[in-house]
Amino acid sequence: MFKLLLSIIMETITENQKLRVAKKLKKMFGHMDRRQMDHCPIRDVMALATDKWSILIILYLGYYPVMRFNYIKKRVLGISNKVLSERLKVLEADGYVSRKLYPEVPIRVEYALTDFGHSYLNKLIDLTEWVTQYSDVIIQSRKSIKASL
Amino acid sequence: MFKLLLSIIMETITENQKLRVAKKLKKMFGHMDRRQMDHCPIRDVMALATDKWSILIILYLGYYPVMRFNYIKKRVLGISNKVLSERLKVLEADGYVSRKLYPEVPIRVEYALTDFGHSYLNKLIDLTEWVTQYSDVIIQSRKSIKASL
DNA sequence: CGGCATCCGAGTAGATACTG
DNA sequence: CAGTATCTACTCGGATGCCG
Repeated sequence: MFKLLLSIIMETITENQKLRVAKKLKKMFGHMDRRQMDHCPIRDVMALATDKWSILIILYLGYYPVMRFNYIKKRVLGISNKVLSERLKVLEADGYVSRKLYPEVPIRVEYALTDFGHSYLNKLIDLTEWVTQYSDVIIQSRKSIKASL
Repeated sequence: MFKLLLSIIMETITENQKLRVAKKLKKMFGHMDRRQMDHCPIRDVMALATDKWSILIILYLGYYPVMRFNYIKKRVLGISNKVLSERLKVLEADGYVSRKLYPEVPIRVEYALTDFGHSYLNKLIDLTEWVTQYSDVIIQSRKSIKASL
């Protein structure tokens, strides 16, 4: 019944939109043969930047133009040193963030989004806007189903 | 140096765009207080539908309007029974896919995207288009950095 | 301050076998 | 056919301690 609610609340997806999507998918799937799917580049790239920590890190870096290690750690609640440094390394390797080291004493390191990172941030914000719009309904729906099990 | 390449190849992000993003972020962060971040709804919802299997499942369900269990399993290479049924259950619970059971012998179950799922698929396709556009460069960049370690 | 090395525990994925 | 059950293996996250 919550699914009913969902479809009522949300703007209706027109058949036209579905067709447009189908067309794009066809193009995508056409270019992807079966063997490629194994090491699917989409998934490969997505997986590195959509995990729960990276999303928050990138959003924060969009909000605060430059951040230092412990500053990020303070903002991103619950992240450990290890995971943070690991994530930052991956994000740097993939070109999302830049890392600038100032060899002072004590040492200072500043992280910032690259232009590429900003481009990604754009997409990410689209998604988060969509999510925040529906997250309440999703969570409600989730609970009601769990309760009925 | 690959980062240089990145910024040359990609369309440049204008300062205006950055400002627009900053504005949106400000709004977002304004609405999120610190305690909320703990069980951040954005992350919470995203995490369930952006993992490596769910993305493929949803893309395939967008391509083939209805699919049966073993059909999905054949398409989504490498997924196990357990993980597939688990993912489908989660996706159903969150309202992305519908599950229709036909009590025939042998039993038949058909999965399809809900309207909500299609709405998400839209966003997902935006992202995958962006990713495919840059994935080659990202992977190159990744390798060159790894090689230099 | 920034972050790497190490260890440990928990959760998760995968393979296989089995059932309504 | 559409899953569940069970077991194992392995990865991943968290805590701690150390170093430049």
